[in-house]
Amino acid sequence: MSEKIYSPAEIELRIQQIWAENDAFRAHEDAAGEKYYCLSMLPYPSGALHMGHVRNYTIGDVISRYHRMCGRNVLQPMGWDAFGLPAENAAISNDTAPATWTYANIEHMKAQFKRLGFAYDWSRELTTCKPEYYRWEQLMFTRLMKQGLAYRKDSEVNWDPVDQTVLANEQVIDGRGWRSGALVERKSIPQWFLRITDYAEELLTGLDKLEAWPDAVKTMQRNWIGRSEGAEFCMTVCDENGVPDAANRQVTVFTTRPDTAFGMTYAVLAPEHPMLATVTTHERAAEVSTFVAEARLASEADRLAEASSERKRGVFIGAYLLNPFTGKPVPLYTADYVLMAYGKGAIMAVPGQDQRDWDFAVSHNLPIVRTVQPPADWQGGAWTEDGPAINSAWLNGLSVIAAKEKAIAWLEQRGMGERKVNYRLRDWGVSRQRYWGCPIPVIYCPQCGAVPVPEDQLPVVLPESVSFTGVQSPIKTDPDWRKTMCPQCGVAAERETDTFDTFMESSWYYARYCCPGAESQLDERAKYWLPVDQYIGGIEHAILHLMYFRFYHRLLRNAGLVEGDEPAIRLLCQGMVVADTYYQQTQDGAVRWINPADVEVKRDSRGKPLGAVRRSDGKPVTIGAVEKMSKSKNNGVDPQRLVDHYGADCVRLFSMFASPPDQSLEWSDSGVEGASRFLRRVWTLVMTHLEAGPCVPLDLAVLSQEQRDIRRLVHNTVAKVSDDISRRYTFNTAIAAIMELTNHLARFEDQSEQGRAVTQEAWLAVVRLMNPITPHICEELWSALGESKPLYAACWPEVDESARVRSQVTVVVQVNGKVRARLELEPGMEQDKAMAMALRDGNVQRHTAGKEVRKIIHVPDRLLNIVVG
RNA sequence: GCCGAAGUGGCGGAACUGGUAGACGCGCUGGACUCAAAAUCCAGUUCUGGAAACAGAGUGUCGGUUCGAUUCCGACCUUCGGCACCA
Repeated sequence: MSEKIYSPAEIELRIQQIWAENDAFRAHEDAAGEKYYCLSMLPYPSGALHMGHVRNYTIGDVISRYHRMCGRNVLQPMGWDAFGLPAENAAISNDTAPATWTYANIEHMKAQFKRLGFAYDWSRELTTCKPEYYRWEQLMFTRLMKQGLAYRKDSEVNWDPVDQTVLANEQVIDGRGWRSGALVERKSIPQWFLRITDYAEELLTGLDKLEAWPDAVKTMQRNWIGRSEGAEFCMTVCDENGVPDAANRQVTVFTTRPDTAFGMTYAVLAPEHPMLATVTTHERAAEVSTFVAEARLASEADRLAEASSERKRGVFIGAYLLNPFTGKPVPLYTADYVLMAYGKGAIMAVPGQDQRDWDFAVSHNLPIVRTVQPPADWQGGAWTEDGPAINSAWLNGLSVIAAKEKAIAWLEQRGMGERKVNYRLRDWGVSRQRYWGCPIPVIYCPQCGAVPVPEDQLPVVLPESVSFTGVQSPIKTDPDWRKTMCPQCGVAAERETDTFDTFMESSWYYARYCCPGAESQLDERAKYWLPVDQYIGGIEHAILHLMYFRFYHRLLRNAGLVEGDEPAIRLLCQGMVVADTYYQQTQDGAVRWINPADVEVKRDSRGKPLGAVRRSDGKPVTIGAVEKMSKSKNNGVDPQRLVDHYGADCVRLFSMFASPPDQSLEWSDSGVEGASRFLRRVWTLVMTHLEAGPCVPLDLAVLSQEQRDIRRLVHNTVAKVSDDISRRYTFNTAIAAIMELTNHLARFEDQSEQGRAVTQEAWLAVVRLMNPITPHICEELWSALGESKPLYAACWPEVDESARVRSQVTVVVQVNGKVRARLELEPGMEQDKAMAMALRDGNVQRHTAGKEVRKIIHVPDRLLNIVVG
């Protein structure tokens, strides 16, 4: 059994086979035990695992294995978020069907997962592109239609006029289609939406109960929902003299600052505002339509980024609005800093109290009237804080809050407006004009309109054997697929050919894992496993996915399928995996990125990098920035090669050791070497310990001081590692503590009977502490140490508190806050006694000599600060 | 632009509740073993001065609170994530 050489590949494959043969990680519903559902965000099957996957799934596996050892009934499933744009791109370049490519990737990546030794219950594997999965989300959607929670409205998309297709934001590069190069247009088409805004308030207040979610995520979600209280009111369209137009048209605006309405010096309509074209005067029409056409070219994010604080773009449209508060007309503009999607798509502009309005007013020479008195020394532009109202007639002198109330009451009394809570959150657009997605289960009847596909006709199956050219969706070009009958009146009708946003699949998969094979969307098993105890995924999902996930859980709750308001109790967001970049510049100035695996870095005698050369041709390369691993920068590291070379345990160990999980992880070849060295060292040390034969049982009564010191370290380490894994998620410090203990064990050469018994206890602890991180080598060492029960079924080590008691503590002595001595004192020493001990120290004497002691700060067992003057 | 993070030795990082800055690992330097190399082991390694004891400086920048600040407060700089059709 006890091989002398550590050979990870042989051990890992053998141990993995034992796990498989014993079905070691199969989860069963068991009402008696404490359940623990540990879920990592499911991967998109892009082709091969990358380091980001390895990191994400190792974190999940460590947490799962830890809780399993603590006796909990653990569910850790895995599946595939299999619909999506990359399959269509691959289909174009490889001339395969998206399905073929996707399934091949799944097969390959599943093998890679198995090689990494993750403790998944593969019997629950799900693949979102299969009808047996997506049929249930189609069913849910048809029910939402009937409840009015799914509805259809016109909405803008990126339109490629050459390819005659809709583009994702990602496919628009500098305003042009990625394949055709044509200037992309914004086009309005009818699309399906889910009323997530009905849940805005609940999604907002629910965040307060998510105590174990990162504050950053909760803050981002709060801001995304963007609740604001204010007023909505109407203003009449008029001419420059305040004479209302013939049709008595009204523009409705939302404002959070009705108290500042007396300072309104202009108003703005969003470029997409439906009234814009008709309100614009004949003389201004040409300029306005040019501006609108330009503004609508850019995506929202680009528009907001371009609308810099210095100069805001917009044009006067020739019309005016009557300010109800002053009875005077203000000029009406259209500007790209006003979005149709927020509020009413129209604003009253008050430059005195809003910085964006201030900037616009300055660049368009519009008047500025302050209606809140800034402090006397205020030098800046808009004053957005509190202060007494000025220039505001009957509001003068009131604070912002009081003036707001009075202004709203004034509007309501006159029936001109009302108090209004507005949310930035918008309804979820779920239509995609793409092929590789779940078909939207709707039939369009010339007589009945949009009709949900009846439940007995679901699923609407997406054909998988198609030839995909990339320009049009095969189900849009195939007239036969589309042709059907109206389920209500029986006349010829057509199917919806759009598919769902892939966030639809990833919004409920967590619940489906609980009940594989259920002949409904979910069954009772979901109520046993949910909520998810621990959810793990990338921080890039902080808003969109996690908001839809929380929303969909409420839809499932309202359908009676799950209990509780929130889908996941704890959330951990891991950072990105980054690596050095290296490049060579060719004579024509082109940059050629060199993979880190092909680069050798030269260092000086202090270890500072001097330069780098490319291994394959010996030519110098330039060291670039540290960036997210990507194909474009050629700085990706293939985990498969590392697993082949160092073994799964080593790759897992490095990815957990290099940085805390929520920060970015910097790739380092030598760091992997270090992880490998540590595993070999543990292996050799345990094998050396075993060579001396079996140990006698521990006898705590007869231990020497040194033996007690080792035991104290062992039990301190058990306590620290438990806390680091379960509460702090700082796997890096857990590993550091285990390394520290290992270093002490390597120096502890006590070959006496009790010395060896202490060593045996220590190694049994180390092997269990490391097991969640490096399970293969630990399983092997565990049985080598003489344990007959497999480690995957073993218990987490217990802390012997009596072993942790200290006989001495280090107390730092400071003089005026600077460390001057360190004393070894008995625990619990009082201030006077500690002070007397401190004054015996030569260095402390030197720094206090001839000076008056003004103050003494004593933190028992830690610190004594003597303040002298 | 808006929202959210991060910034500590040559490098990744540690310091958990305001109390020893630099744990652990990498790299580097020196040594042992070796014919030699690799591997392994031992010692050193924030900077400046010093043989040492020790002293001074030091956690992106500037300022503040405190006996004491990597930690709290204010302003700024840089980098990263998200911004609704990448997932």
